Amino acid sequence: MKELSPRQLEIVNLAIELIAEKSIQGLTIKNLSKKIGLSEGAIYRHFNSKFDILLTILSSFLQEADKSLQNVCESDNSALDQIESVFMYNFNRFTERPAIASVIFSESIFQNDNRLSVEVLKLLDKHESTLKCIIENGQRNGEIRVDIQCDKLISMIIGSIRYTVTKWRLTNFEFDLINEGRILLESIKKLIKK
Amino acid sequence: MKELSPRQLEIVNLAIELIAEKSIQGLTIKNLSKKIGLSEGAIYRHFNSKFDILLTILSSFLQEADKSLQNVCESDNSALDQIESVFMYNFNRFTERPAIASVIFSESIFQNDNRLSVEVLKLLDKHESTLKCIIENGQRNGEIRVDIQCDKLISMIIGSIRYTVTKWRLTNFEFDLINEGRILLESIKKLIKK
DNA sequence: TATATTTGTGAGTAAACACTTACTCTGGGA
DNA sequence: TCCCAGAGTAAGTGTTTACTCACAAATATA
Repeated sequence: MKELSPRQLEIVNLAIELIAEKSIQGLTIKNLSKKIGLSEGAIYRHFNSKFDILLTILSSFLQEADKSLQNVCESDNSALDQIESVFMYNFNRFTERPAIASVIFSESIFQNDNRLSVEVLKLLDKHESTLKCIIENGQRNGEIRVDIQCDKLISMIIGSIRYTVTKWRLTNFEFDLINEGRILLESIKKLIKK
Repeated sequence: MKELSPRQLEIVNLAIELIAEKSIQGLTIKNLSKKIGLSEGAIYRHFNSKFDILLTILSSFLQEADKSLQNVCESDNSALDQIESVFMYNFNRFTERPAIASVIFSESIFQNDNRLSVEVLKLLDKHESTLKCIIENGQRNGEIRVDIQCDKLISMIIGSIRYTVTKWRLTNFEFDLINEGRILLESIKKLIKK
């Protein structure tokens, strides 16, 4: 990914804010230009298209996830602790920047545009492969039960995280996501350990 | 809910088809009128707004879910069998009518409009309350483990169903949803039984 | 048959949208 | 001092959107 100029970074960050405030449909060039305090045309001095802005946002999320999840599975922690890392990474990120959830959970919108939905799928894949590595290690060393297929455990873990976040969003962020996440995590730990 | 006239029913059904084909953004009055073979104006003889069409669709889904899930918890079956009913109800329905998934999973789009997101939340609530009834009974009679909060079990069950369906959609319905659903169900059963 | 109601049409409308164009201003290097 | 590239603006473009309206045909009712 190319380096972003200060102005590009400003545009991307305000776009993310805008999505957090008004959801993905609130991200229009008009709204964005209002937020920046520049004309609409000015935005096109820094990005060729709205599509490019979205792609930049998705790429930055992916890059960030890559960085944060890269070493989780290689660490010396127990499998359950590694899963805790994945959980807390997600719930912390979503709490800090609700826009991330807005963007990632808009795959139905991106479905029309392959280049965007591919980026969302990459993010899901990153999480799946991280969990796969963790769980397979855990099953090998006797930490995690082996009577259930690894990919079904993954579906349950990611699914429950996503569902919790979805409800958090649909209820206008009413409850404390990190708190709920922690209880969910403890439940999952109990369920999957040997 | 008011009775729908034959023409209204036709419009609603074609709208659902349209959503299945082109996702929720493909549902425009123009596309819809083309599909029906009438003018755009004709649609407004039968519905006051596009919003009303969407609301009718969501209400019909909700009504259907109400009917199908109403008696599950009251049956004489075991808790695990009742959960199987909920699973199979969903996977069968999604396989038969992928549009249902398209609509229900578009809550990010409805988030802008409270009256629509409320309907989606009602659908989620219906599933949650059904599962809550089943699981609490199962915990009382010793079928289901009690060391995990009921609502966390629910999050895991609904979450894993939704995630499986989401991947099914993102991969263009490549795998057999009912098959995958059955394996997932068996995994869940193993995890939650005492 | 005459009349009223329902249903449909075709040509609109205004607003929203992403994006473009012609032009201006500004600050730094030749 | 001159020039010019980068960054800005105002006012567009063309398209799509949901929705409207005057009118006509079809159907029901008297």
